[in-house]
Amino acid sequence: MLPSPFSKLSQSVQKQMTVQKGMHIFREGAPTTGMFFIASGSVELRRYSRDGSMIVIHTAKTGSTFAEASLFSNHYHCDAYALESSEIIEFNKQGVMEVFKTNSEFASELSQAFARQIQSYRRKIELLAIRNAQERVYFGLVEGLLQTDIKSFASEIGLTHEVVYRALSKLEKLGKIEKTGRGKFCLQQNG
Amino acid sequence: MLPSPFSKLSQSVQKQMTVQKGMHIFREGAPTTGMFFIASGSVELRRYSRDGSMIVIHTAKTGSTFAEASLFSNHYHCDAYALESSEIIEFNKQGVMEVFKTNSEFASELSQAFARQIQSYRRKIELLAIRNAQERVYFGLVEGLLQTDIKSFASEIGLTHEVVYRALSKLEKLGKIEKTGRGKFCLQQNG
DNA sequence: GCCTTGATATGATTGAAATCATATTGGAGA
DNA sequence: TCTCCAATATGATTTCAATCATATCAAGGC
Repeated sequence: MLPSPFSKLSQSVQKQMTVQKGMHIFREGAPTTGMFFIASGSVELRRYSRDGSMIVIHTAKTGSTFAEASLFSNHYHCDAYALESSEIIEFNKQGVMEVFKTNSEFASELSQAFARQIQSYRRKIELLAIRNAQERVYFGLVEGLLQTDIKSFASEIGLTHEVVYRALSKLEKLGKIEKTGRGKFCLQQNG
Repeated sequence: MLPSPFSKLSQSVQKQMTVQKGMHIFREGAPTTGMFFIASGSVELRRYSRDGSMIVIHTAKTGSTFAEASLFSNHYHCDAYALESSEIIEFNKQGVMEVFKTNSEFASELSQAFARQIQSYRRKIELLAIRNAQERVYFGLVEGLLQTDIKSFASEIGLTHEVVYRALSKLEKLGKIEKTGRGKFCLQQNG
C-alpha cells in the first residue's frame, strides 16, 4: 500500500517497474518523467564531481519516495542507482501535477513531504559540518544513518570507512555506544 | 514587492516587523507561528551542537524567504538570527495554509519553491562533500556563496577563514579567479 | 567442504586543514 | 583626524583524517 499522499493517485498515473541491481533509473541531465516510490529495494541518489569522485546525496529505501523535486524541474539533478534489485513505482509528472491542482489535500500532503525533506537535508548539512570524525560518527548514529553496512554509513556521513571503524571502536571503548555484533552498533542511554 | 507565490497573499496574513542586528526572530524548539520574507537585511539560520559550537544552516538575504518548512511543523528546528537590522514580513501559518487549500496556483508555486530549496540543499551537501579546500572554495564561488564577507563565506562552506584566504590567494595565482578588491573575487571565464 | 569475495578491522605513514600567532588594512565612530 | 576594531592576510606548528597496507571474518557459489 502506498503512503499517504500517493495513495490518492489513480493507477493511470502510476507505472510499476523492476530495476536490477546496478541499473540506473535515471541519470543527471535527463529530462524528468516523474517521481518514484520504492515498493521494495533501495536506490542511491548520486552525483559526480569534475574529478570523477562520487557523492551519495541520499539513499532511498523500501517505502520511501525519491525525485520529488523533479516534478517542477525539467532535468534530473543526479543519478538514481539501484543498490539492489528493486520494485519501484513511477508517478507520472503531468498526472501528479493534475491531481495537485485539483486536490488540495494531496497538494498539502505533498508539500509537507517536501518540507520534511528540507529539514532532513538541513540535519545532513549540520552533520557534514562536524569536523571531528568521532563526533560526526556519533551524530550519524543518533540520526539513525547506520542502517545497512559500515561502508555505506561512512559514505553517507562523508568519511572514509577506516576512520569510521576506528571512531566506532573508540566510541565503544568510551562507553558511548555498544557493539551488538559484527558491524552492528547501538547507542548507550547515558550518551 | 513580494515574489511570486507570496504576492498572492492578502495583507491580513502578513505582519511586517523590524528586527535589530543580533536579535532572534525565533529560536529552536519554539512553537511555529509562520514563515518569513526578508524585505531588507539578512538572517542566519543556526543550530548548536551539544558542545556549543554553532552551525550556519542557511543565510537568507534581502528578497528571499526562510522557515518555509515550519508551515507543516509544530516547532522551529533552528534559530533565526538577524545579521543586521532587517525588515521582515511574517506570513501567518494558519492564514497561508488557508490560501494553500483554496488556491491551487499558490499551492503549486509554493511547492515549487520547496523543490528548489531541496535542490539547493543537495548542491550544498555536494559542496560539503568536497574534501580539498581549494576545490571547495572554487565550487563555493561558482555557487555564488561569497556575497558578504570572507568569514561568512568560510562558515557557509564549512572551512576556517584562514584556509579560505589561502585558497583564494592560490586560486588567484593559478588564474582561476580574479581579485577585484579587498575581500572581493570573481571567476575567470576560462575556469 | 573449499574457495572466492567483499566487509570488517587495525597499524603505519602522509598530507592537508586546523590552530595559533601576528601583521596589515579599512571603515565606523568619537 | 584619530582611535578602535573587525576583517583581511599570511607564517609556523600541530592535529587528525586520508591513504596505503595487511589481516581476519562471514557469506555465497561451486
